[in-house]
Amino acid sequence: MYLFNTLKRRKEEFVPIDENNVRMYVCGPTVYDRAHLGNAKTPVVFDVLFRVLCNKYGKDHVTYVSNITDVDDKILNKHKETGKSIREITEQTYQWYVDDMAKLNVLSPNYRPRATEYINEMIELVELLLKEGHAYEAQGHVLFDVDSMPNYGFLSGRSMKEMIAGARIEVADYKKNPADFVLWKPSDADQPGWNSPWGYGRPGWHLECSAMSSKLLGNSFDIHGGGSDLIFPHHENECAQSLCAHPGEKFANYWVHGGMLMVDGVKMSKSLGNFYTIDQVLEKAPAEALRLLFLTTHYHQPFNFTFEGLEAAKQTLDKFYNALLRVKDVACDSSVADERIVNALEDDINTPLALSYIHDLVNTLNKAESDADKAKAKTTLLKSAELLGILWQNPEEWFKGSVGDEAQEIEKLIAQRAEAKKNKDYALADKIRNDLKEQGIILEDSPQGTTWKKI
RNA sequence: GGCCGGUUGGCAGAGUGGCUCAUGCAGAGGACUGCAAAUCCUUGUACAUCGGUUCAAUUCCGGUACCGGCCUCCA
Repeated sequence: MYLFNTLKRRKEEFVPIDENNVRMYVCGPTVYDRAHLGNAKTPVVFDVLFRVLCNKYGKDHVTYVSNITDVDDKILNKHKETGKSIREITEQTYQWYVDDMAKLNVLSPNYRPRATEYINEMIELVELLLKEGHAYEAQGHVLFDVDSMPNYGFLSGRSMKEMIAGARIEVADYKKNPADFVLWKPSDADQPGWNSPWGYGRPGWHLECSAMSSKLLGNSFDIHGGGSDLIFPHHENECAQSLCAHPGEKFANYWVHGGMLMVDGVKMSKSLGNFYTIDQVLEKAPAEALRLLFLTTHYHQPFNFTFEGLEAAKQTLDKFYNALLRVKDVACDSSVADERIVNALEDDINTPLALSYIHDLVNTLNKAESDADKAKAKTTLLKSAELLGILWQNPEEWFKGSVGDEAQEIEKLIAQRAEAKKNKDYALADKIRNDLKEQGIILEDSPQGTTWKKI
């Protein structure tokens, strides 16, 4: 198995520390508002990696942690804007997020820790950094001292000189070095906070991931993931904290970063009017189409979202489910996932290549004649698709799912049309078909009779 | 200004030092069908640009142009 490791800036063979417990940590969202498309892409990508790891090492030998940031100034701002309590905001947003993930068929990680439940661990980490001489107190803050870490910047490939040249860092006068970042900051009495050796306050953003990953995965683990925008400063600073607090440990061996999501070729942002939340998009297309769409581009590349692409993904799924619909009564056999697909996914999660083989498997299934061939092709397809987290739905529900009481009426019209066809009254038969088409119902004749689908 | 990444056929998007070939959509032709739909078969079109390395480069190296990301909160 191979992964592109940001640390080395190249693809390298993945060798876990312990094959019996492969450990992965992926940065999750800050829960202050509905999750947007970018918040959806990263978990889908790492969900595929999680599935591939489970397939290779065994489900019980993989531990996947993805956090929820529920203490952050953005949440505080939301509270000021809306007047809703912090708790109300984070609980509601958390629920939205979990629901969105479920719709996208993202498997639950083994742990979804919330930052506020690990405050003690964070305080301990800060104490450790102070003790080791990597942090200092200033005006109620505790700051990480980047000068105490000679190779600070090694993950993102930045030198201190460059970062100062950037000159966009807000320089508080209590900082020894402009690049020093906050580990702990004071809170006003009406702000969320916890008592600490440095007074009432709250953790800095980078601290939580270091604390939670150590607690749940140990001080050295295998994979740390996230969007590429997190490389600096978030992951750089996590590295700094964790490595300085735990000398001799490796923190994460493989850093895996997904490309940014764009909309119509440019970065998604509210000011450009091309900002979409997950639920907004799911009003226009099934969640599975969005999931498939994410997988059509290699995760490491920037991903360009368009509604045309979403529609195309939906049509691709129609094709796939069409093939499955024909064999809905064929039982699965003992076939396993296609080796080509396993290999493609184990080669740095090459989902576009894997999908090309899915097309090939669908083609094979469509051409299968004997029941044994059908069973084999169907099973191979489904097992392979499971690694990608697609094709989990019942094909009939895929095509008819959103149709409720009308089903009986449709069946009645189909019977009428069959009668008309029998009498060679094609004008009436075509009228029935066209009327249904206008309602979004497509009829398909086959030697076995007529079936219908909702577009 | 610094640091990354990209540029493949009408579109989306893999991959490779030489081979018949990604794949999908769209297009063209055909089979099937009362006509369709679905499905199957056949088919055209490509590797930004300029140099270098090489027997051979879309693929490796260097320059140029263009595009995008990060350097501030961000998945």
